[in-house]
Amino acid sequence: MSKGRLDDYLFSAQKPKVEPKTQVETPPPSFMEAVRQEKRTRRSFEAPPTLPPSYFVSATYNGDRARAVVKLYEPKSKKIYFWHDTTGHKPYLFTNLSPIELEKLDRVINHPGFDHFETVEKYDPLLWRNLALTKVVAKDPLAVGGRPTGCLRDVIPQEWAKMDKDQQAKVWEASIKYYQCYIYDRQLAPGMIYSVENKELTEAKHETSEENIKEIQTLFTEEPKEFLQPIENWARLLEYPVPEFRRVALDIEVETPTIEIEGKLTFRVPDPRDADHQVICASLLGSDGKKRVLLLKRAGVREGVEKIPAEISVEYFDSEGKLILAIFEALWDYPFLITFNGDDFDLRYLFHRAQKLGIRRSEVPIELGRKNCLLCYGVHIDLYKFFFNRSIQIYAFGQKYRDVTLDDVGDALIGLTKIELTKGLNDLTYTELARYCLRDAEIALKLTTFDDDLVMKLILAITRISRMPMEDVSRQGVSRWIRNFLQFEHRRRGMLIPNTDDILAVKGKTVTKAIIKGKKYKGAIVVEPHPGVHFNVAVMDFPSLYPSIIKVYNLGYQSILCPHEECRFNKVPDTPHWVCTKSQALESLLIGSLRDLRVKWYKSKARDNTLQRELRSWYSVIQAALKVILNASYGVFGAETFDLYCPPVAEATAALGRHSITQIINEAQKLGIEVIYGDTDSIFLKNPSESQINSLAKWSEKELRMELDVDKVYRYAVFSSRKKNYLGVTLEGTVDVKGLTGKKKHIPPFIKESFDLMKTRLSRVKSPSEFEDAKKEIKNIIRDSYLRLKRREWKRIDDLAFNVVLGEAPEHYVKTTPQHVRAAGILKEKGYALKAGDLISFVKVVKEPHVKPVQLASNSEIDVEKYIGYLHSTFDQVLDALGLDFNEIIGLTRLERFM
DNA sequence: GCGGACTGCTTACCT
DNA sequence: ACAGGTAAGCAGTCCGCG
Repeated sequence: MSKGRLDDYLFSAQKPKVEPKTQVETPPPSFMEAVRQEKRTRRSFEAPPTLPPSYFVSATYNGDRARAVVKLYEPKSKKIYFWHDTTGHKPYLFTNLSPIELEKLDRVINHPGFDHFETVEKYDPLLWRNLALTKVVAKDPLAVGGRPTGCLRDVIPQEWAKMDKDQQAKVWEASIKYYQCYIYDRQLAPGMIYSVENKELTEAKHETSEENIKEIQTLFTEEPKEFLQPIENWARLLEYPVPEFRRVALDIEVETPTIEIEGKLTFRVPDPRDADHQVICASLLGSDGKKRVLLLKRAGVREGVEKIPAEISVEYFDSEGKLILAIFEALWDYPFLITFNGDDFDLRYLFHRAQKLGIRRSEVPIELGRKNCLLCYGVHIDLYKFFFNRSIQIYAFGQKYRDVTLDDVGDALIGLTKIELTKGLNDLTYTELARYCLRDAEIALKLTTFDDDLVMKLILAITRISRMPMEDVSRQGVSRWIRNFLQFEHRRRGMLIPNTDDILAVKGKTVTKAIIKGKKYKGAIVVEPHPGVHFNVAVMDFPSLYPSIIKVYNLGYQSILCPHEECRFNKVPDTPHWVCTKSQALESLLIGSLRDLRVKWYKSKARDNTLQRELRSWYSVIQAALKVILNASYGVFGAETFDLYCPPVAEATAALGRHSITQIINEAQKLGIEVIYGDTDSIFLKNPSESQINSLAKWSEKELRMELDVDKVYRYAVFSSRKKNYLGVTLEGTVDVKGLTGKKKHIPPFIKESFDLMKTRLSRVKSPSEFEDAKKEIKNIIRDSYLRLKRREWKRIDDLAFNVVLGEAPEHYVKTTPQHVRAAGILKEKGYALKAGDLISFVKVVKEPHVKPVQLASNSEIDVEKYIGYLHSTFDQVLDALGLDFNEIIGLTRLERFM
């Protein structure tokens, strides 16, 4: 492969200025002819015998051909090609029964999906020895598992139990999706570059990236050589270039019955399974700049006066069928489709509507799943699922959006909101409808283009790390990502993937007692804060503490409580557990190497201003992806839903975390440093000297074998006696607020605003002497808010609304009825449909039951005293430390008022 | 029958 | 379908009280 051609696949900033002359071969005409012919019956996008470097974006199983199929995105033509397996790979499971024993089981050998037996040796990591197993090979994946009854994975143990009561029949690896099994067995890397040569799938090398990988390796020369291989493997996955994704955002509008509640119009969302109503509009916005809005001609609908920008092509259809076929045409064309909730609405609706209208199945580009809707040709990314992911929400986007709605996510990330409707969807003019629908598609598209295609790159980075197809990455949680790369590594090393029950049976449960009732084991330590205002506070932390512990202390399901007598001395403090000293656990190796790579390479590269902007942006994406995965990498071992669930591993990790912070606090005190606060992995040091900080960091490195960094320095920090509750002003004057009520999103904007005023005033304080003036002004801020409440002078009633998320459906609250649920109940009576996840806005009123949904409340009903109480408690968290007293502050004003 | 002490539930936050 | 720890407010319960 020549280097010049591969460079076409780099992001644009790395591209040579002059367009290279070499053109990517267009597929031979015979192939194109075949496509055209097949299109009439069933479309096919078979890769030609030679395909230039292309990105592995997805894998699935083709039932007709009974083989795995890989979707390859060729970035020059911006098309997807299908490559079908040529190796005859088949689905299978492992069992401890011998072929002779299995032969006796009629329901196995006569199973229509049964193919043949093979005898194999596999290393069992729980028993620490090889097992002789039988590989039961099947003709199709559903024969192994996936059907509710009659699968080989169920039939084998069932039938054997009838034959022999003493020996138990066991099966392994029978619940792995077939295409994942294929990826593992062929050691493929989704998201990476492959070409097709001589009909074979071939890894493509990228020289510039390979040079980076060499440079990265030099950072780890001190590490043992077993550690270098995972570093190199991760680095390759992360350093390789990223393509431009040609994509289209789709949004459809359906004629809806509207109902009126309290003078407001509410839509009844049409059921996509019934698909009873007409599709009246669709927007298709392409990353290629194509902007289309498709409108259904309907009797009595007027044109409208709104301006539709000239670059948008407005197309009218006299039949709904033609409109839907036009949408489908785009879905047969674009390699990537972006929707917001397309799995549950847009695509599902289109599928069923197409059926109703009698559109031929071969024209419908949608593969209907139970929980998702995939595409026959391209890759469908449902942004709702992606942004719903808690880890993505918190760690990749720093909680910028709280409601997973197109409106809220769009507003928070790209400052674009939905168009508000003043009348029902059915009553809109064509141009009003077009504008509304276009905006939704515009938000969806921009959510994937902002910050240099951040979202697409993030999905690609995780695709590579997790060894999963892009569709799955965007729909599944972080525990699946972690599980899959661990399973992949088991296969690489010929290790049997253990069953969850077996891990639990061999390694047992936890022994420590959690502080919180109902939790499984003891967690982290929070240091009692020293109340008051402290100047010059250095915050030191262990970067990625738990992943470090997993690496340094060799934690994993295999190494914890290993069978070796000689390892029993290697105890985990505060627990009876011990850890293996003989060989390194997979989790320790993989999570440890991923952590080191992030800390030693990507963290600094993401901030390196000497790099080209686009490269730096890719590095910050990797950095964010690693953060998301590493943050969850300890928690998964304590999660019952994780396939490699191992409570003692989670417990040992937390115990070693407590050990680490305790030790470091001890040492800090020995060095004469006052530790004013600490939480889990951080310590707050009061006015430490440079040399004290250095000594502590050195001690940590030497004695704990863990880095300890200065994370930030506060000009001053304000603590009350409450844990997880403080305010810090950095040297640059930005204010960090942690845990204070004034920051919480549910409190009324009225209170939040005065809290923010105080925050701004505090950011200007530079020295203890400047505090006095600030205190005076803060008193004024509080006094002013108090008086405005007393005099009932608020701008809008919404400013007094509490906004609380409904954690469950209203009827699900049986133990107690919290206030927001009470307010929800009132709304429900009025005909609003409410479900889990909805945000309830309510105000506090004088009359029973003391709450009212803000939509229904009027100013005169407000219980002012309640709000003053809230103002009080919100400010108290800071006033304590400043030596101020809320009652005194407002007490003064009471006198003033009567003057 | 009422109020204070208490427990438990719920949400939002921190690491 | 990552974990545990903490704060705050409120709902509901128990218990004492001639």
